[in-house]
Amino acid sequence: MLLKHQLFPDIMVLRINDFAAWFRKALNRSQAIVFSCNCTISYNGRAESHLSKGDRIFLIKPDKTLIIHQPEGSSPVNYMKPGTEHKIVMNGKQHYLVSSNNALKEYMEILLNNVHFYNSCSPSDGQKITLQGTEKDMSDHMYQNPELVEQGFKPLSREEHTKYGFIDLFGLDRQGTLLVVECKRYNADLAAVTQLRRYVERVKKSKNLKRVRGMIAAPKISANALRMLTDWGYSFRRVHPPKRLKRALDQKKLGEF
Amino acid sequence: MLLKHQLFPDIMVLRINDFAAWFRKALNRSQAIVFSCNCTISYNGRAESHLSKGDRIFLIKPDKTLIIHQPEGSSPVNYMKPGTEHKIVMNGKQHYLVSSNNALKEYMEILLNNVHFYNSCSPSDGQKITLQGTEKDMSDHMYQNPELVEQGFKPLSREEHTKYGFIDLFGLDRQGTLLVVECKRYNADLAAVTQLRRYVERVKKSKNLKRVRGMIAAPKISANALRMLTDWGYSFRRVHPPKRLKRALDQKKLGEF
DNA sequence: GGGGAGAGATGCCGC
DNA sequence: GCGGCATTTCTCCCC
Repeated sequence: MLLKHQLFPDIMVLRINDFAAWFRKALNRSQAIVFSCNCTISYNGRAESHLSKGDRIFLIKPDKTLIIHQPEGSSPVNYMKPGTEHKIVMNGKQHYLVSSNNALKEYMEILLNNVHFYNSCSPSDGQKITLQGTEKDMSDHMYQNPELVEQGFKPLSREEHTKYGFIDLFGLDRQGTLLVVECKRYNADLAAVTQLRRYVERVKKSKNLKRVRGMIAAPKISANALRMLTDWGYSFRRVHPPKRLKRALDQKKLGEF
Repeated sequence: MLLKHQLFPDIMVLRINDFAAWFRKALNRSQAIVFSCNCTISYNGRAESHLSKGDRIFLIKPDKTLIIHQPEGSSPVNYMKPGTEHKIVMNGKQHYLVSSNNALKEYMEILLNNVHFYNSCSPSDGQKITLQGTEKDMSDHMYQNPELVEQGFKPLSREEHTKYGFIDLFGLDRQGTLLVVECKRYNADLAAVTQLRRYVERVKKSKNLKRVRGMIAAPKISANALRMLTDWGYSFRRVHPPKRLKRALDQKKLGEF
């Protein structure tokens, strides 16, 4: 049932009782639920938050995940994890959406002022996304193309879970010195350097070696990180994460010769 | 216009031409757009991804952010950042949603098989969320209650951006030795310990001091992190991030006595 | 379930 | 813009 809003007559407002009845039915059927409303949101759980009156978009998934978006930005302003229980309750004259995840001790209370639209469906989707250009792709690529590390590099392992820890790539340099490589698909920062140091120290201790080399492989590195890296005697190598399309294009170019 | 799906007659399918016309209009008006569809998604940008045929929920915001959700999980399976350009185009008999962000060199192509529902609105929301129980709240709380760090602790600064780096809290212990405190609102891990070490080393160097103490304040710490922490002569203090509601309750309890 | 680390991380703040 | 860092990070993988 569509009504004109009292103060803003160009805004259509849905009867909240109709919405509540529809919501309960869709929830019972474990449908995906989408609606837009004007609301006030309070959250208490790992942290505590409050968000004053405004219009937001709500998504409740078949697995009972709740995601709430403001009109701007990539990240949800509030959310509840899968397995949350959702209820619409009346308190006096006001409707609330109350979401509780007792297992995680997370609670949310949404005062519903009015609803702009709602819809639902029963989505069917058994697919998983495939991704290329990750850090793992980088280490695989360097394992198969050791000259990307340096001339004469002999890779020993690209397993992340060696007995020395989660090391992206390690092997022997031309002189037979162990070289630990930490890959970053983005700008390498101070944290990347301390992470590398932890790995190098771990390998030195495990193998009782005096000298183990460390290297960061990334598209770029911040000035501070590079300073810390060289201060500790480690090195940097510029490498980009590989993408399938780019590789396909490269191969095509090779084929042209 | 509602049609019955040929293979699954209980599924309502919308005429995709109607959807395309509606979509262009809503986009022109910078509305928030929500729809559900069966689709195939390809992405190329910072990385590269592919997702085979399945049902997903789409949200396009007034700022042209695109967010795509599968029926399960908290995180979107694909997304495009604010300022992306969206177009519905026909290629032969097939409709595609093409999203391009030239500034970021990010591109997405969605083959639209059929649409289950769509809706839009013009949300108005000038509110910002307020959050309590963050890491900053923790350091503020300890600054105001130094005994939470240890007996006799004298806080000097809780500014995160000192010239020695972004240090949560530092001050003098009972003996007048400098103490750097790194707060974590969650389980402290190995990265937290190396981060603390960086700060301690930085302060030692800057102030030319032989001894500076380090402490991690967190609800808990992993076994490995605690070992590394104590190996380096630092200490751990169990502290929980403060929440307003909890504080209010605590004050109420105090009032009872 | 915890630990450890990546992510197309995002968002915030300071320089 | 970059840098440094928190996040109700989330997710994955391994033990």
